[in-house]
Amino acid sequence: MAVVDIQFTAHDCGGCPIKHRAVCARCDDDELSLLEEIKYYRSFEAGQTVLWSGDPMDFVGSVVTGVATLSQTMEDGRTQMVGLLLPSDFVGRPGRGEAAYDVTAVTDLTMCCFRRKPFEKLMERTPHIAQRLLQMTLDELDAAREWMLILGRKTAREKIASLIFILGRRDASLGLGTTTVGQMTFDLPLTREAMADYLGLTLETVSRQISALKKEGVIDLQGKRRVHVPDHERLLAETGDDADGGMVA
Amino acid sequence: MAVVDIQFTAHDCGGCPIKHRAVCARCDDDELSLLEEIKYYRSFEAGQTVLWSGDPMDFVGSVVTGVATLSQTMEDGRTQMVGLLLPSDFVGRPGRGEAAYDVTAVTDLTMCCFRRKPFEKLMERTPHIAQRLLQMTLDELDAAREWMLILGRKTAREKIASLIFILGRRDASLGLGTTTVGQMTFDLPLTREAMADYLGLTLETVSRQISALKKEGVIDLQGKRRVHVPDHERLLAETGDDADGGMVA
DNA sequence: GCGATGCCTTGACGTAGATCAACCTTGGGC
DNA sequence: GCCCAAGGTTGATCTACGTCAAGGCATCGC
Repeated sequence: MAVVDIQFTAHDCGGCPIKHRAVCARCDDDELSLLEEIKYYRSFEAGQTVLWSGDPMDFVGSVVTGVATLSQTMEDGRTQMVGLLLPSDFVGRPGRGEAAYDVTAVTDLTMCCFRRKPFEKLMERTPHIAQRLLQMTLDELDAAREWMLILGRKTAREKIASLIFILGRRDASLGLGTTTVGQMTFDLPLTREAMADYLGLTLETVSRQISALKKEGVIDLQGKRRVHVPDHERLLAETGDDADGGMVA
Repeated sequence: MAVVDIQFTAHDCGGCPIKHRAVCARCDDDELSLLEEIKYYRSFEAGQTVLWSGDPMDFVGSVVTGVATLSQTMEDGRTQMVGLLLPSDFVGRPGRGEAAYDVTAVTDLTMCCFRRKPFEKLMERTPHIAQRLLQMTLDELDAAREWMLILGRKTAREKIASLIFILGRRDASLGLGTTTVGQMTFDLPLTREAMADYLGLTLETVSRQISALKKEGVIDLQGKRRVHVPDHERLLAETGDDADGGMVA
């Protein structure tokens, strides 16, 4: 089956319960079968730590289902999330033998892993893999830079609005949640504490700001996790970003 | 002359005043001569804006001499620096036709540029370019994540110490400045305001914290720009990071 | 030499968000 | 149905940093 580009995304197409597609129209079959050969799946429960920073890491891979985070912790316990991994996001770095960040499953998680050494070899011989990874890494870098603006210059309220906006945007682009013109409903995959670690705030401040946005009708909550945004524009206005194109990708 | 890997670094080797090496032992001469063909230099004075966010961008390139910054500005004028470009750093994104950030020369600046379209074509045919760019982008992503910890969780004092540490480390790795065991001396390439934009602080806070570190003997200043760090370990202790390997690459 | 200009420093004061602490909600196990 | 634990909310207070304002100190053109 010929596919135009290499995909690191989840597909359910029989065989193994969740099939991970890694095929490329321009690479020959040997490459593909090798990729299949070094592939395996790992599952984690919500709350489990996948890897501690400094652990040896003999695989790279990507998230198939669930949500994971990358975070850094200082000696005194202050922690900052530095990556939020949703389905199709890549984990690990070719050429790096140990984890640079703590990787944690925040929901039940399935990952598709490739043994690192053979993957690196394959990457040398199959240019499209490196090209695809380059695009993905550049996207992550853009996201990191948007995140830096949030961390460095936004108020607590703007931070919360931005986070909700970003999570909604990602869910929408993955076809999750409900989206109608100007509205959306979806689940927050993070606890208040995880949101605080994302935004460089305390969990109390997160809670207060969410309450405030709720009281003012910017968002609506069903339970603690499910969010309804009645007016997309209104939320965007609260993020501090300008309407068009202010936020990347 | 055969070189093992593609380099995006500055070399003065005759021909053009500052020669930009883009050679690869494993690629044939045609590729190389094409890379030479689409190459040109641009110079900017300190303070000049290279590109505004949203400007069309028909080149990619790298810094040859000087320092430039990437930054994002909100409607009300708050700005956050999201990239600090020193010699050999890459600018631009293959496949992106407009600048996503403001690019500013903070010192006199020379850049080596390649016309974007032909560069992209060349990249498709010359795998080592994508592989090299991938490594560089991954390094930038690591730096961005270190930066996120600084922005989100560190105190003003720790931020300043971290910045001085990072700048010293980079200067040392480029062979600039003076380094003896446990000591170093180098020039801050940034104004107080630029440091504030880097760290998500105000320039007054930057100034106060620098004064405090000076008063306490952690650093020493000759003029406003030249820094002497008498005890590397002492400075590192002030950054809040743990001694070994806490900070990436 | 002498303003003028662009950084930088320092001080006084205000405030957003952290901290400390109590309490509430929800869901699971029995 | 009841208890318990984990996560979430809300209030009172504290403080690090921002804001506003007044100089200081080099460098430049004249």
